[in-house]
Amino acid sequence: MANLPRKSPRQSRSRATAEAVLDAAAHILDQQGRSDFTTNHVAEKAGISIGSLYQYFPNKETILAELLRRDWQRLTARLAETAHETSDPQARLQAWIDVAIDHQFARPRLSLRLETLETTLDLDEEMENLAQTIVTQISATVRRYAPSASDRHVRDVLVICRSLINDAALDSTEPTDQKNLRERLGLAVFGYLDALNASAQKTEG
Amino acid sequence: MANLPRKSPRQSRSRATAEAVLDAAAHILDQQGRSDFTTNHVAEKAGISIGSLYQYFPNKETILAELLRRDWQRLTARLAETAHETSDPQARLQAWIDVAIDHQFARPRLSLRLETLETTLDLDEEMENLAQTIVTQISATVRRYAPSASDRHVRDVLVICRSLINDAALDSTEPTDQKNLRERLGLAVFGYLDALNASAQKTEG
Amino acid sequence: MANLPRKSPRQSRSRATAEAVLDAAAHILDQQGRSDFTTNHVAEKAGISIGSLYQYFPNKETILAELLRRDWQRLTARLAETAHETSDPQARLQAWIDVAIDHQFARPRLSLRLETLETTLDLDEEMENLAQTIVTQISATVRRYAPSASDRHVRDVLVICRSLINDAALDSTEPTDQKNLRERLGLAVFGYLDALNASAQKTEG
Amino acid sequence: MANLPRKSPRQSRSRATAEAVLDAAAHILDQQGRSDFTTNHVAEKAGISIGSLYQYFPNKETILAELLRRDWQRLTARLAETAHETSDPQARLQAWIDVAIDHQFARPRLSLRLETLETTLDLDEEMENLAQTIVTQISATVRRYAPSASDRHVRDVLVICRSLINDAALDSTEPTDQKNLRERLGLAVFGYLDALNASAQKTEG
DNA sequence: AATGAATGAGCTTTCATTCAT
DNA sequence: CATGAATGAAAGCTCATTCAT
Repeated sequence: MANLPRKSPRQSRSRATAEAVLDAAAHILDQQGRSDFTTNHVAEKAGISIGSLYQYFPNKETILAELLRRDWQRLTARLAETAHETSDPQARLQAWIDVAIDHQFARPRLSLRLETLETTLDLDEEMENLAQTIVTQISATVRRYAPSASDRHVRDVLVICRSLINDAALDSTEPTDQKNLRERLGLAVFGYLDALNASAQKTEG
Repeated sequence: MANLPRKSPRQSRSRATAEAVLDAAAHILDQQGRSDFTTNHVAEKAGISIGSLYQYFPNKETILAELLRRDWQRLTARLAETAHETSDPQARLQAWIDVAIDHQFARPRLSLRLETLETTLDLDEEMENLAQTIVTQISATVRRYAPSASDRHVRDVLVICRSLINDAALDSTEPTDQKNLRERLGLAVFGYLDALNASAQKTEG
Repeated sequence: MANLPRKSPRQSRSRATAEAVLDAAAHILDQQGRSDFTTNHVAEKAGISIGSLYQYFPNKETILAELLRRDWQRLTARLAETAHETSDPQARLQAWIDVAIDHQFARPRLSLRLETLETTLDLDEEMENLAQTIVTQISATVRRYAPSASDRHVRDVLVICRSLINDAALDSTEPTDQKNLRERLGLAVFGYLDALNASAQKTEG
Repeated sequence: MANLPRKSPRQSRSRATAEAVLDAAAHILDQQGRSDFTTNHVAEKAGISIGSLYQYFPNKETILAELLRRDWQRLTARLAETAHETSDPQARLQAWIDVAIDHQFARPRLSLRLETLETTLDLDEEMENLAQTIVTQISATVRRYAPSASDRHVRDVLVICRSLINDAALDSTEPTDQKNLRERLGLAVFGYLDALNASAQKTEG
């Protein structure tokens, strides 16, 4: 069963409360970590009663799932937009890298912690589709750069990006780090794909 | 304060008990996951009483920390040994990759789960040194292959390896995956370093 | 303090709302049971807001009490009517039995569940009178059949009827059960009273 | 799944604790009723911590189930014993009535409240057997008195006994009530069975 | 009046840790 | 030293009731 919020809050007061819960949840997860993420704690931080929290989210997992859903939505939306900027595969991949970095640095640890939860949470169809859409698009672009790339290779590229960005987010404080990170991600991604191209050529020849 | 076991178990019976606890802990963490990792559960699996467990480990965290320390010790020891096999930087890096893969596949989920804890746990000096020693050695070898590599670049290589291996450990079951993984790690590591070399040459020239 | 509805709903709209609440309450209690009987649930089923529900009923207990009162009113009214049909004590008692069976089978579990609450609920004077009136009438009729019957004996007869009817309501589904039940109630009631008559005669003689 | 206690407490301290829980539970259920029957309340009354309660009973229902099991065991054991006293069906039935009355008056409301729970609780095989055994035995004796009695008739007799005893237990305080009750139960049971015999004879003849 | 968002006491249950035996 | 019964803070969650709109 999918983790969906309890009621779609259409009225402004309701929406504000649900939003407050998610904000508080995101804040706690980013600043304090998973073990401090208790429903009472979240409600308190959101400035509402525990009962109100449960008006909008049937259980704790749903809050995390919604957080994850929104994080994904925000990222995939930006990735999709960015795709329009250029059709050159290398430029587009680089642009995507920039978006990913920027996304992560907005809430350094949040994304990291949400990622850990991905396996645990019971995500609904909507999210699967969300992921699938963007992954398909990325796959296509990667393959224009490295035609022999398999699904696994594409996944490797994504995994590498995620890990380097996460690692950077863990301790980086200065904004210059971002620029530095951008270059290193370029090395990692294009280094991997160039190597893949080279090895493919060797096999053919 | 660092997480050290309560008493250095010099007597053999004591040591055996502590070992049993760690074995049980490792087993539970690998097979059942973090949420089943309760002190009572560990004690039961270890075949001792909960009271005895607390004779050797002042608290739950210490068990995890010790597990992590052991995992590191085992890995670094093997890495150090492997270094003797060849002095050629590329061959040595490749050999290290093999060791890392082999290490992870022995207890696929354990390492993964311990890693998640690294940030939470309060590691002691000994561990820092352990890490430092091997990292220094790796750094040196990496720099023989890619002289312009900074500490950050070395770290990137390590992060990339870890993430790809972890990701593989998550769903791989067949042994053929290991061979496949080995190749892809090669692409990633040498791709990255080759790209680094290329960019360094451009800067110089 | 007795459990009275908050305001006597003279205006038709008000009365309709209160009726809706009671209908919903009866339905839930009969179909879903005590644990699903929550004020929010009742209000929802009644098609009104929880706030409105509390306009008519100061608390949950009052709803149950009113339900019980209505159930009694309906039953006693029918019993009183039935009394006119015949003056022969045996025929009248049998007719009453039929009414009681019919009453119960209309909402098999409702009466059963309300009964359990009788002890808990704080019933008002009105209800006591209601009960008293019909009980007096029943007593008189019983005593015409069995002159030596004490109040306790009359009560026994009532208790026996209730229990057999309730027990039947628990699992019976087929309408043939009703006819069967009618006969068995006859055995129980007249068997008891005949035995009482016999024992009285023995005492006298 | 059956409601079984968590560990069979063999050591004296453990057994005492488990026993204290059951005593407290019985007391609360008898004196205060179902809604005051909370695990915290029970633990407090038992003079132990809530944690200890859960060492012996995995959940609240189990406590109730165990209470019910013991109540049944006590009753069925006494009924079985009593059966040896005489083989005359009428005398034996009368003796059983005495036992049932005596059993109920020991804890007037407890049995009543446990009965209400019978349907809700998920009883195990052992209890079903227990019930079956005694019902079989009662059936046989009843049929020796009234050969034409069907299972339903036997059940009616049991239901009648239960209801009259329960009703008496609700408000009776004086011990003379018991003697009185005994007589009335005799009227009810033998009145019912005599009526049954009479009606059977009429059918035959 | 009607609404329904908000409340919070209180429920069941878990688990790291202590301490009498 | 070993044992395991006992502890109790704290978690997730429900629901009767209130009150601002």
